[in-house]
Amino acid sequence: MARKKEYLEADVIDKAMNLFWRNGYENTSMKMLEKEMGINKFSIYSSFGSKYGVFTESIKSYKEKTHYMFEKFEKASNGVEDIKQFFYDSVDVCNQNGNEKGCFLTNTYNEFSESEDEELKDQLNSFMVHLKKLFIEKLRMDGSKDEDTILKQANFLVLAKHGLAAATRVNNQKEIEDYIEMTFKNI
Amino acid sequence: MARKKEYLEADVIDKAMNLFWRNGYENTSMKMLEKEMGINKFSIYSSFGSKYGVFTESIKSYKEKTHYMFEKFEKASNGVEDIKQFFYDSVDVCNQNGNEKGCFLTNTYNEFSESEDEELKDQLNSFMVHLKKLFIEKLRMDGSKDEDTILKQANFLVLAKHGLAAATRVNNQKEIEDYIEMTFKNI
DNA sequence: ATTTTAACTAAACAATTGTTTAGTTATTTA
DNA sequence: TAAATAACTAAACAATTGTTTAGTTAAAAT
Repeated sequence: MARKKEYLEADVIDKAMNLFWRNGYENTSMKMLEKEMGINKFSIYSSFGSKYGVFTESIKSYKEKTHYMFEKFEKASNGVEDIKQFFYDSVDVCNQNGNEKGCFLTNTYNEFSESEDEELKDQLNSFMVHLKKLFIEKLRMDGSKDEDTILKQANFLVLAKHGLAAATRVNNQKEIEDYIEMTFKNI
Repeated sequence: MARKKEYLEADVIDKAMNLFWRNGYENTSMKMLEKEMGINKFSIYSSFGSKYGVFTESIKSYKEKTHYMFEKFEKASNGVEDIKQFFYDSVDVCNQNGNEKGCFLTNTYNEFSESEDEELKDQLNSFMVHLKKLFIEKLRMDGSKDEDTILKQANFLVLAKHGLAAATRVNNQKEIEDYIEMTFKNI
């Protein structure tokens, strides 16, 4: 047919994701994307349509990247201990390569919470609702908790997870560990 | 001498602050500032020099706005109970007028954590260090805690406060309350 | 080998960004 | 009342944003 593409879309999206993850959407320019992705504007547009297209693909890629973590979490059956492990796993993903980028989804939530991009916001909200459901499910495994306590603790953990995601942009591994241990001390 | 200014700088900065608080720096344009502040670009520039000048003045104004809260906190002498009250006061400031804007400083930290604005980042970091010192001071009041525990708990509380600030962009008053109560359950 | 087709480079695009300037209006003071 | 001065309006500014287009290069297929 014709000339062959010189890059894999999955590869360049992975690079774009890291850029968006670190700097957010607005603070990432096409010029930065060109440099980081290693391809020309034309190629970016022909592959992803727009800057926003690159962004949504990056989010998709992030979700795939963290999918194994959720699968492991959903399959586990040790109750609260699983939630704690999920917290640790999340931190590992966030802090890989020694970076302090926080959670990409949480960062995006913070940046877009006042935007009018309802679709994106819905997506992020349903992610949190899903998380809460999983927490409730695991909390129920203990058997000894009443529903009211379970709901309260689930709310607490969702916020704690959100906070932790924000905090991984700031603090070091040791403090993060202390934080997680303290969080689960009376759950 | 000459014509009189038709606005008070403190007034228009207050309006600008609310805009930056809600949308962040990059997502706030001069056009939005003109509209919200109710004055012309020329006036903005003659009063504050630049968009960034408006921003730094907004931060200053935010600090003044929340100063009374810190004063109250520093003067208090009921230990952990004071910290808890400080958490509640912080939430009140963030959620005034039914808004969900989070903490202006935390938002700013998140937006600028990858920027090269070292002065601003230093400012925000020293704010956190100060907070931690205050927490340690209050934790010591209990008398029964050893220094190692105090440090761990202070670290925990700083992150919890940071997380709470991020979370007030998302959740409702009731969930926030649950979160605070749970946070202090075993401190 | 020639044609076809698609990915490449690079330049131009319109729109928006933050910023400055020129010209007008109003208030103060002498 | 007239001169001086500073705040106003509005237009132009250069630079950067995301996006598109024109022209070149290279790999398939006939």
